[in-house]
Amino acid sequence: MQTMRIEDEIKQPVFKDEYQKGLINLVYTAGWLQQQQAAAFREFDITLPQFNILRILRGQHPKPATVNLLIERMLDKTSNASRIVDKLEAKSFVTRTVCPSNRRAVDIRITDSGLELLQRMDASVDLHHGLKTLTLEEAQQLNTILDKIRD
Amino acid sequence: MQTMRIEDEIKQPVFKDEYQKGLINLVYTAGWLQQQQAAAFREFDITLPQFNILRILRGQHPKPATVNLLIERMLDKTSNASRIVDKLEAKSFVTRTVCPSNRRAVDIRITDSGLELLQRMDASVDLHHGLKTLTLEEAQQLNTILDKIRD
DNA sequence: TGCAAATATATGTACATACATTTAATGTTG
DNA sequence: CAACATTAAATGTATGTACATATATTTGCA
Repeated sequence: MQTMRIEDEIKQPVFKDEYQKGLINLVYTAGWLQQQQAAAFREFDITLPQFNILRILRGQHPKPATVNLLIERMLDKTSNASRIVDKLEAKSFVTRTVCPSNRRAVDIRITDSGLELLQRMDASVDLHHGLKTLTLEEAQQLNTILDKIRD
Repeated sequence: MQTMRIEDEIKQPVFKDEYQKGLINLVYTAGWLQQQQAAAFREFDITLPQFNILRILRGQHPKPATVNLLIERMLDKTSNASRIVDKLEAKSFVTRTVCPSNRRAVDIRITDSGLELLQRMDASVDLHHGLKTLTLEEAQQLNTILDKIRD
């Protein structure tokens, strides 16, 4: 398949300049990638934000994480970690206990069932890593440019 | 201010490779840009998807658009245009009338009030075009790489 | 013509986001 | 130590997303 330029994808042939085009292209491509990932997750009955939180908890395991720690590590800082943990708790992939040393905080831990889910997903998700069409040099250029955007 | 690498932003110092890092960086940066835009829109009491639909309608004006046309032109193809039009209609920025030549379809038109809103926003939104930290060459590289990702 | 398939939009439900507010526990300070 | 501020998490409300289904209209064709 040939490269589909962003102009064709959204049927708006004219952009004011390369910057406006880049902005729209970036948001569009990120959404496209997230949809690819969400589709891969569907068979595991889990969403992308839920998966991201599970991975953070696995990184901490066997230490617990608090909601604050999850928010710090999450890609989208403003999202509502508390309610995503609700869903994971309902599926028994995490546990919540009051933190003994600070009773305002909550210790969140991944369960064996959660660890087992991530193991099953590791094999599958790696296949869809999304940027496989790029050369290594292009991937490096991309990272440099993206970091610069957020200056 | 100095460049904040993605490793520092999300406090996960190790990525498997440049591809995994690029994927996370891309999603993170797109979300960051969208939040910047949403903040600029807040004072106008409008959301990003609502703004995007209004711009499409201005592009068609004075011809009407159907829901199908909006979906074709929208960045996120799967989103629910019908309900976003609901919100814009409630604010009197658009009108909905049954299409005379095809009574299944709905003619959606931007109102004078909607056009006036966009005019007020044009000045403000242009200031936050987001990629202004890049050189022209970097913006071009970015567009080339993003198009290639979606191959 | 009549009836099934296709089309255009709307609606239902579950989940997530964005922002403000609430509740409870802990710190601070006069 | 009591009053007030701060912190951690949860909750309320509006919006949007994702996917399935429903409703109405039009098209196609036997």
